[in-house]
Amino acid sequence: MDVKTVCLGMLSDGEASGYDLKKHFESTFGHFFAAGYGSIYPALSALLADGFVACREESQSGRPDRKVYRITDAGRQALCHSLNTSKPGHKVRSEFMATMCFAHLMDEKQLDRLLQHRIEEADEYLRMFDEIESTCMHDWPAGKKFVCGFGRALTEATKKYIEENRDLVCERPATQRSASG
Amino acid sequence: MDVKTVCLGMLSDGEASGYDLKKHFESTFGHFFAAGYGSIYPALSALLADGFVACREESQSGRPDRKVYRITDAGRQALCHSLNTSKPGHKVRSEFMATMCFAHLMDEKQLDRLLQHRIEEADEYLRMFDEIESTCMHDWPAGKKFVCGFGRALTEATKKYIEENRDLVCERPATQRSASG
DNA sequence: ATCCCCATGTAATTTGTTACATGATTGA
DNA sequence: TCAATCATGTAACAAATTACATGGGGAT
Repeated sequence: MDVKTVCLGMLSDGEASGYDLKKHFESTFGHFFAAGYGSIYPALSALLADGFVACREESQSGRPDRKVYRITDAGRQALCHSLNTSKPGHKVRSEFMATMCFAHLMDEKQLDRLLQHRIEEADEYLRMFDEIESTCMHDWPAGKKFVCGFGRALTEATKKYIEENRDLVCERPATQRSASG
Repeated sequence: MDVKTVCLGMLSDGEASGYDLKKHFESTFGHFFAAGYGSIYPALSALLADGFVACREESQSGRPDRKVYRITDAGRQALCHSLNTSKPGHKVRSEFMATMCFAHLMDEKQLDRLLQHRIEEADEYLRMFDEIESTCMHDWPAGKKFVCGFGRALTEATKKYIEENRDLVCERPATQRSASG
């Protein structure tokens, strides 16, 4: 499942512009599937060429024109087929964990910074989940609620683990740390 | 932090061949940082060109020759510098979650398959963590232990969440499900 | 003044994946 | 006899990120 398919899925919930989709990627999809304009706009062009979406241009006063995309019947069919036949993966690429493997080569300040940063990022996500739950989640389909809860569970587990285990890598005798660079 | 740096880090724990590194990627690093031969061998060539590793060719009877790489002083310095200055990310790319967002467009069999598959993958990882903990973890540095525990915590949270919430998306009235394709 | 929001897109670059190419040995 | 393990590497391909390019309106 690539950016193209995710865009198609988003459009199955209602029409939107590329700019709108980016917002959606940043907010509700941000914690598990990132995409920038450089992927979204080409994806929409490809979907249009495939006949999976249709496009209408909207003029706005004092604003740039926007291209509003909506899914077609063919698009809906292709989406369903894709969802029902694919074997979706779940990949983590954590430079953080890779770095932590070599904690003994880092100085304590950097180590602290990294752990602190990760906790703060977790807090940001938790605030986001709170907001989603208190505003738009009520009219979401079950699948999206499941995913939101999943994100929260993983984020909470992350925060808890780091808080409970940071002394495993910090607060060691200074001699174990080597000088940097 | 790219494959090149992770390879360099692995070599800071002791010399190894590209084949050995691949094994390492598959086992202990597999749950958070994937790399295939297509990335590893070019990475080693680049590290050699940079002077960050040295290489010795070993002839073996009845086996292909192996190129054993070891880190140099310059390499160790570069690694430390990289570890102490980088801002490592932690990215999740979950086609699984993206797919689950559109659970209402899937048939129940596919939904069951996906959830089951995810639980099985979690179980595999848990077995891996068990093995690591009972065999090699005792002589690991604190950072690696931290990462292993982190992986276990996330995997357990994953399994728990899916088991406790799968009825959110499954076992719904059949009318909510649309036909596929 | 300056920055952010709106809004679209292309091009270059980076990065990683997959397939290809080779070949002896060992165990089932 | 067949598959797996050991062992290295290249080339083609796919995919996403980053930078570039443009420009008015509104808030501080």
